[in-house]
Amino acid sequence: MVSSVDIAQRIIEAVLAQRLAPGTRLGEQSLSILFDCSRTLVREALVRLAARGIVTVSSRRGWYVVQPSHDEAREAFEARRVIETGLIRRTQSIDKPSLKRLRQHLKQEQAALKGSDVGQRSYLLGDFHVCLAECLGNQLLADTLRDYTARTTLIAMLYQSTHDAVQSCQDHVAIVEALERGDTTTAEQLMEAHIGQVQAALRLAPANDPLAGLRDALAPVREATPGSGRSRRASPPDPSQPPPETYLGALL
Amino acid sequence: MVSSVDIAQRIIEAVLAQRLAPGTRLGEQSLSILFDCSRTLVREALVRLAARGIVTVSSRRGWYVVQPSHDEAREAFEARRVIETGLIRRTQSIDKPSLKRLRQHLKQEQAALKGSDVGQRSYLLGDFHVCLAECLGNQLLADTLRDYTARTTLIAMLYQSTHDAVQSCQDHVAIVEALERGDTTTAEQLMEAHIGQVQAALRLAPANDPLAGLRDALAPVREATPGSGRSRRASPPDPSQPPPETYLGALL
DNA sequence: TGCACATTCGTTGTATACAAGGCTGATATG
DNA sequence: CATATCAGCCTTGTATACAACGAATGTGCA
Repeated sequence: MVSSVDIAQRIIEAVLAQRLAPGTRLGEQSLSILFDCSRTLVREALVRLAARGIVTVSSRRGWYVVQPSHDEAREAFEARRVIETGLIRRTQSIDKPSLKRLRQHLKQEQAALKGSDVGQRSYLLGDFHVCLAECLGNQLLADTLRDYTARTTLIAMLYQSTHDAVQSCQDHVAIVEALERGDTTTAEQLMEAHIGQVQAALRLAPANDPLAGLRDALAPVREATPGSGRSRRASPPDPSQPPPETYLGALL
Repeated sequence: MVSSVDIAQRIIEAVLAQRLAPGTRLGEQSLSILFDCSRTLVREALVRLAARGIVTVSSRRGWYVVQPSHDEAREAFEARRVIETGLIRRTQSIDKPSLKRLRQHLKQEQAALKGSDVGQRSYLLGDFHVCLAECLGNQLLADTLRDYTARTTLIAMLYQSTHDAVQSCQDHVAIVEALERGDTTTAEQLMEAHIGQVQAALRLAPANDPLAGLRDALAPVREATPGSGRSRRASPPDPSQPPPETYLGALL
């Protein structure tokens, strides 16, 4: 029997893999059918996720994947900077098993970059940061960071990040290398720069143009760079136009 | 009608005010009677709190206020150090309304120190850190910090902290003063030292003596310092001996 | 045609009924 | 007397029924 923890985890994973767009409606009944359980369990899972800032409920309208505002986006990135650079800064050294795990993770990232599974790619790139926090010996912060990472993933989807996955992976490699030779100062600077670049790749529309998102979404398609592999478009960030329910299929 | 958010908040506040000891059993039925609602709402509140790391559930046995292990205690303090010093470090300057709010808060702390309400005192001393995070412009981290503060409050109760409230308040004053004159470097150092002192005041029994807690709890009472005002004893930290249900009355 | 209003449908919100498992204490047995 | 077993009680776990509310749609009227 599926538990509410399972359901919550599946939803989180779907978010991290960019299979659930911000604003997606998560109907209790739909999910209960999808997971073949009662609404009770679904509801419990959604309440869990709400406490973690991944979904919100609009009274008697439905549950939705959060759509962080510009301000919330800024806070999320700042929060990640604080935690991740802080963790590295306080690190004396990193033990062998952890280093091995990190290197293993980097290999997975590189493999995913060669593959075509964009979701897997996104998931691994985000999970690196959680993984790193665990390796630096703080499970509590790692758990928090997982939620923040989900949040920034949603932000990246919402604000149509143009960030380059290859670059991200290279950044990760450089950070691990710095840690490996005990150069935490460099590692911290690299992490700071890395998060900064991810944030800078957002296309934050000016706040005084509420139609910017729609305008963007409805613009004539530009010729895609061959081999870029971006087949699925990001969802329109307009709150009044949530993506169709079909997205729920991504959970299974 | 009381909502599950209300119930969760009441429980959190009770923890922050040290009116709910770690290990306290939170029976669904007891709470539903206390709050005059169905078990459904109580359960939802408890699930919320579980997601925030304040309570845990033992299958078909009951819900309990968490009893962080030594390791978890260390992580919690490290997490707070990372976040709070990191936030200060990144602060350029602090605006007037925020400063006013902080000074207001310090006044409340000082008033509580003169009063006899130990719970209020504990609550305010912890809330200072949340308040500060909000003033430094990051609601997300402030929310996280609230949970961490609740956690460290529980840790302080569990490990019979000998920390001095007056000292704590003085630390807070010094931190705000440093921020006021724009000296974030000093503020950061002060915060680091402050958290360190709180942590150092814990009586962490050595891990190889599982009876240390019990031995401590059952030791003959020593003559209390007059005027110290500590009328209520901390609960025994032995997990097999949770405090009596009576504590629940503290919620109302 | 345009607009106010009522109705209907679909959704979440809450309570309750019942199932399933753990703990305690009584009891039987060596 | 010590110990294993079992029945009963109390707890959480899950499903379901119904209430309450919002949104959309259809309808009557000006």
